Amino acid sequence: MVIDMPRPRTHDEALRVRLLDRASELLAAEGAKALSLRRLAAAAETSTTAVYSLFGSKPDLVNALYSEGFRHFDRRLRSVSRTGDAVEDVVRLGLAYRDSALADRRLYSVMFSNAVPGFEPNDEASKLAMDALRPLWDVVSDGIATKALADVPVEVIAMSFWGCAHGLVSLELNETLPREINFCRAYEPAIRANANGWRRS
Amino acid sequence: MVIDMPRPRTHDEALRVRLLDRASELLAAEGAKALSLRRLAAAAETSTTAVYSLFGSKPDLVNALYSEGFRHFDRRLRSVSRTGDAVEDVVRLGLAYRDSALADRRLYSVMFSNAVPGFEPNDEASKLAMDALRPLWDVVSDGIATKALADVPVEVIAMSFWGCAHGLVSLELNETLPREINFCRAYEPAIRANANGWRRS
DNA sequence: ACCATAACGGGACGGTGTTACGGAACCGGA
DNA sequence: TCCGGTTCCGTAACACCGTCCCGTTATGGT
Repeated sequence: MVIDMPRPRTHDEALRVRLLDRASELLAAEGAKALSLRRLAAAAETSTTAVYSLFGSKPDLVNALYSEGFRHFDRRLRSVSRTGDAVEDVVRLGLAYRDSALADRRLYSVMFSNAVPGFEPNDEASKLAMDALRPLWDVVSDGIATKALADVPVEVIAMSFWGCAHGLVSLELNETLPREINFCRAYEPAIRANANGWRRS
Repeated sequence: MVIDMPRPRTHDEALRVRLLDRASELLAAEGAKALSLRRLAAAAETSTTAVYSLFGSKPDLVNALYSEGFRHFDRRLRSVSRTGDAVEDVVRLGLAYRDSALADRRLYSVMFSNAVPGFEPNDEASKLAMDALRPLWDVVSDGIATKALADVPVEVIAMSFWGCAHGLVSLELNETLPREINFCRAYEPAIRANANGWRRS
C-alpha cells in the first residue's frame, strides 16, 4: 500500500523571526517577567498557538533566544585579538565578556541565571554555550604551554577566570543588591589579580 | 467623640513560623517555581490570605526567607576562625561561603540570583545582606594594614574575592549547565590564586 | 481536483498572585 | 456582663499566566 508522503513543513520563517525579535525586545525592555506568550503574540500580531506551532512551547522559544545569545557571545569573544601575553589576553577576554553581558543584560540573566523559571536549554544549545568559552580555554592552554601560567589542568585555571568574570558581572547586573556598590571598578583589577595569581612563579 | 485605641496586633506567631517553615521546605524540596501561595497555604493548613495578613504579599514573605537566609550566612562566616595570615583567612572564608551556599542552594539562588521573579529585598534585608560580608571586608582590611595585601581600596580586593566565590558557586549551582563541568575542583585553587595575585609584591 | 496534513485562531482549563467581603475572635471600657 | 471597634483569616472572585483541544484554513504531492 502507498503511504502518502507527509506534507513538508513550510515554517513561516517571517513569523518565526518576528516572534524572536519581539521576544528579545520584550525581554530587553521589561525583563523575563514581562515575557508572556499573550503579550508576545499581541506584539507579533499573531496568536499564542503560533509559538506552539513554531517552537513547541515557551521554554523552547526561550531556547532559541538562548542560542542566539550565545552566538552573539561567541562572536564577541572570538573577535578579541591575541597579544601573545597570556595575562593580557585573559584580561581582554574578561573585558569582552563583561561588555557582552552588559550589551544585553536581560539575555545574559536568561543564559546564566535561570531568569526564565521553566526553561532548560536542550543539548544543542548547551553545546553552543560551551563552545562560546573556547577562546578562554585556548588562551589559558597556550599560557600553560609557554610556561607563562602555572602547570595545572587547563580547566582549573579557565574556570577560575570564568567564575571571577561571571561572578562580578552577575553581581553587577543583580538589581536586588544595593546600588552604592560599584562592581565595575573592581572588575579589571580582579581579573588581573587572578591572572597574576596563576603566573608560574 | 472618643476614638478607641486600636486593638493591639496579636500576630499569630505560631502560624507565622509555620508558614516560613513550610515555605523553606517547599523551596528546598522543589525550588522557587513550586513555592506558590496556594500550595504553601495548604501545607500550613491555612488560607492564602493569611500570608497577606502576616507578611503583606508573596514578595514580603520571600523577604522574610531572604533575611533568615542571610542570618544563617552571617553566622557561618562569622564563625570562621582567623589565622592571622590574610591569604589563608580569605581562603577559609571562601570555603565557608561555598559551604553555606550548598547547604541551602535554593535559598542561595533566591538571595543572589533572583530566583523569585517579583521579589526585591527591602532596605532592612539589604542591610542584613551587606552585613553578612563584613568578615570578608575585615580580613581584607587587616591584610592591607599588615602589608600582606596590595595597597588598593578595601572594596576592590573584597569585591574581587566576593565575585570569584559567587561566580563559581552560582555556576556550580546552575542546573542548566552541563554536569560534566566540575566547578568544585577549581574553587579553592581559584580563591587561592586570586589571593596570591593580591599579595603585595 | 483531491485530501492528508501543517499552520493557525478562538476559547477553555487549571494554575498563579492578589483583593473585596464577611464572619469570628478578641479586648478595653461601660 | 455585654458592647463596639478592631484584627485576623476563610471564601470567593478577578485578572493573568502557560498550555491544550478543536475547528478552520492553507498547502502541496498525488
